[in-house]
Amino acid sequence: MSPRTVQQYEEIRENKRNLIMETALELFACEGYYTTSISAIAKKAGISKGLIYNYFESKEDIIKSIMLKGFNDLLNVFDPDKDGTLTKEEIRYFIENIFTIMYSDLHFWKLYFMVFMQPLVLGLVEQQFHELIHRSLGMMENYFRVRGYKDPESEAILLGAILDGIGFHLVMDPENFPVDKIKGRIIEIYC
Amino acid sequence: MSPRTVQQYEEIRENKRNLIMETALELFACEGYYTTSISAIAKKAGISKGLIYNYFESKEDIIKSIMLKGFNDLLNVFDPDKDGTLTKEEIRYFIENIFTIMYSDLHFWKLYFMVFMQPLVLGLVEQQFHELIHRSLGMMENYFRVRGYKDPESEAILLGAILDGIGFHLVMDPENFPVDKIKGRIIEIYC
Amino acid sequence: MSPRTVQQYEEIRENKRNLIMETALELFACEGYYTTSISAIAKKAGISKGLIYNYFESKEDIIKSIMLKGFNDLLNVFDPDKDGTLTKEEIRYFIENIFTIMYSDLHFWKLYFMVFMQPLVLGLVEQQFHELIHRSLGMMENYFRVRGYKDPESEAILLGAILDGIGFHLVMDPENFPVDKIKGRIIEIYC
Amino acid sequence: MSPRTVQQYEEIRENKRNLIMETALELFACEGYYTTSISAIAKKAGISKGLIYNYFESKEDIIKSIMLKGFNDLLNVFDPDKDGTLTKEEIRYFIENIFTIMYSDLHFWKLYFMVFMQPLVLGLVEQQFHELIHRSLGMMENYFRVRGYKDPESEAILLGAILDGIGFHLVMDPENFPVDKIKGRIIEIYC
DNA sequence: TATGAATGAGACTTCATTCAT
DNA sequence: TATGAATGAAGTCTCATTCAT
Repeated sequence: MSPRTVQQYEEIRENKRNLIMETALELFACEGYYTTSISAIAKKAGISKGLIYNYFESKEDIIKSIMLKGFNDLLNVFDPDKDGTLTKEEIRYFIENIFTIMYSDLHFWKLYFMVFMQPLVLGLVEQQFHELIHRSLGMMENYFRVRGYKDPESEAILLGAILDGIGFHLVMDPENFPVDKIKGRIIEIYC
Repeated sequence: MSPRTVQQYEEIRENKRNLIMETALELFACEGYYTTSISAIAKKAGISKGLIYNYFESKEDIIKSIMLKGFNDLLNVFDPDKDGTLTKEEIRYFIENIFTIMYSDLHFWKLYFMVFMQPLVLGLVEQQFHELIHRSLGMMENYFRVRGYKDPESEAILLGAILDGIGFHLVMDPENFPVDKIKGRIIEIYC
Repeated sequence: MSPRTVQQYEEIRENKRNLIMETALELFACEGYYTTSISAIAKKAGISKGLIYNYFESKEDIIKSIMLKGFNDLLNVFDPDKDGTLTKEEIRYFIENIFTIMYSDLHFWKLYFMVFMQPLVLGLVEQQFHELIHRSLGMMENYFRVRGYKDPESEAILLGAILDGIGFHLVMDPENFPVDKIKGRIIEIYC
Repeated sequence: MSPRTVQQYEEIRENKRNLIMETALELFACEGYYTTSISAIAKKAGISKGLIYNYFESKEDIIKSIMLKGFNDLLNVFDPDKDGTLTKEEIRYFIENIFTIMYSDLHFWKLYFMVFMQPLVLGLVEQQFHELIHRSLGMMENYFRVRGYKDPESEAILLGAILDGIGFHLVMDPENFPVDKIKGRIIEIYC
């Protein structure tokens, strides 16, 4: 009756939606997108199959939602909100940040690579992805331009590729990847 | 009237097996492994569904065969057959070589990344993959050791990651990736 | 609005499972196991193909379940729960009983013989079958021993074979098999 | 050129036809009719798949031919060519004979039971089967009539059933079935 | 006569999705 | 909101049979 009830409902919905997304993310990352069934997600989440369709329109909608949420989180990191130039400290902070983010959610990063390998899934999040890429590349390019690099655009692309490669290896075999040493070396190269 | 000779049969089998593998590779790379049906492969190859099972035991057997063939081709490239040291020229040649190989078969490289994103598929080729990784890492590590790098092992891992990252971007969007500039920059960093 | 209760679901499952088993039994007996398709069972039962897999893991699981249920029913009949001896009346009752059972479910008996003719199917129910055989043979052997027969074991085996032969003919052509006369003659021989 | 060449061809054909039938019989008996593929028969016989269709019209034709041959062999055994009466010695000889025949080709007997369990196959040999049944039943009935049995027809049916039951057990588990004891007991009952 | 590549119908099975409750 | 029975399209795979050689 009181507005709190409505709020509580909203909260419950929000929590359940997150539960489904987190469960699905883990399964997608561990078992693959196509080899994970809706039934499996429901079972692991402790709910019924039907309920999932109360929160998501389809299986694709689930992975899409996971990816969009991840991209939005990343966009915040790449939000300059600055004066347009980057100091050495800022780029160091930026690189450190990237590694921290990668490490904090390897499952998401596995999915990140996965969507590019599953062409049909890619289409679903293409726009968000391009914005993410554009913003982060622009930021890096700007840094290199200010630092007087010869070809800032290519340099940014290379750094992007390097970070992807590191992410890829990190996701593949996190136990054996010498994150700190690699991080140090990257900072050494770029700062 | 008389039946074909053994040689004729072998030739037919060899050709048809290759046709199936090539067709499947293209479809797997373009449409994804799980979203490509055996029917689609058969149709594109201009043969019947059933015939595919005359050459491969299962769909998994197809992707496995493609990967193993690709790995074997690569192992030859990474076979130094040298005196144990690498000169600057050799590493430059090596890096150039890597790029040439990647460019020459982007479809295969897409599959290469794909298998790591499809956990169940990975298991099929794990051994070959590990040998490939071990051999190429060893070769790079040796180069860095000879050149007096502080931490040759990590340096090799980083270079491996960088090359994977470049491969990833190359595969994702080959038209817009400035291969030559990036290649030049890599050589600059490492030679 | 509210979901069905657990009991309602259980009742649905129980009923549907029985429906599938009964339908399959009839078709297996009339058309043969391998010549009866899952589609045919579904169509005759008025349900979809997919639903069958909601209740049974595979086609083999269906025939296995039918056989096990039949065997369990039989084991109850052959459970003497007696003082260890059989009177003339008891063996007469026993033989009458066998015939009644056979007659009451000719479909099952057709399946009973069928599984022995389909070597791969036999393996599925071997254990239950051996227990059934062992128990019924033991019971008959005991009867003959008490009656002072020369070779009770062989005599029991023979009676078992005779009953199987009768069952076989009964199943093959129940309309023309003179059950009552044959039953009378068996009782005459053994009592 | 000479007629012998034609004869030799005939002989080769006959031998190959027999080879196929024997191979098929063994596989059908061991693996089941539906679970035995034409490929498996060809492989075991050391010939090509295609050649089988040079000798038989279809898979059904193979089993049909095997059954017909077996039935013809049996009809000879049941060919009285006698004065219409059977002596005690003759029935004893007859029963002994039946056992010898059963033992000499258990594979065929397994098939014999198998065809009745596979309704669609039965139709193919129904006529021959009925003739066999009719002739052997008539012969046994005659014996019992001459001996003054009360109901010779039922008695013959019972003996037929008994022999089938024995055959069934013999086929199922030849190692553990006490043939000689059972045979002796049958003769004791009927002579 | 003999081969085995090739076909295609049809089998079993899975699973995203719907819907009555 | 929540359940899970039910659907049906689509997938993988098998195999009797054909046919060019």
